[in-house]
Amino acid sequence: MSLGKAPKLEYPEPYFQQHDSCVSYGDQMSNSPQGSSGSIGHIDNNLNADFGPETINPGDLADEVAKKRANRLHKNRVAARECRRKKKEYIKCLENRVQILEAQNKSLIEELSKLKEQYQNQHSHSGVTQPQPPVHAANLSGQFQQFTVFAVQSILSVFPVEC
DNA sequence: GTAGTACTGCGTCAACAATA
DNA sequence: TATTGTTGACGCAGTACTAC
Repeated sequence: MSLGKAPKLEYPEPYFQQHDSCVSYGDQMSNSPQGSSGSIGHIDNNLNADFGPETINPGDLADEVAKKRANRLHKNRVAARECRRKKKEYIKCLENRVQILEAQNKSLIEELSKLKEQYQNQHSHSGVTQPQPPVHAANLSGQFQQFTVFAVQSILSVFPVEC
C-alpha cells in the first residue's frame, strides 16, 4: 500500500453541484439520536433507501447513467467507510507495537546491564588483571556479543509484534 | 449564553492499481 | 480497455471544550 500519492487540488464545477447531497446527508445524520458519530447501521439504512441499487428502466439512458452514478457513489461511500476503519485499526496496531517495542527495549537494557555486571564479577574473581569491559555493546568481547545477540533474538521470538 | 477553536466522521472527487 | 476497488485530499456538519 503506497501512502505517498501526490495531492491534487483542482475540482471541476460538478463537484460543487454534487455537494448539496452531502449537506442533506449531514442533515439526516443530525436527526439521528447520536449525531455524526452515531451508529453506522442507522445511516446505512437511510443510504440504501436513498442511493442503493434499484431496478433499471431499460428505455431511459439518462436514467441509467444516473443510476450507475448513484451506484458508484454508494459503493464508494461504503468503501471509504471501510477504508477509514482499516486505517484506524492499523494506527491502533502500530501504537500497540510501539508500546511493546518500548517495553522490550527497556527489558533488554536491563538484561544487558545485568549481564555486564555478571561479566565484570566473573573476571574480577578470576584474579587475572583485565581491562575494564567497555561501556558500549559495540565494543564487547566477541563471545559476550554473541550471547547478547542470542538473548535479543530469543526475546524477540517470544514477542511477535506484527501489524 | 455565545463566539471561537479543535477534533472527528462523513460523502465526494480524483487518481491509481488490480482485475475481468 | 472498461470496470471496480482503494485511498489521499477536500469541504462540511456536529460535538466538546474554553474564554468571555
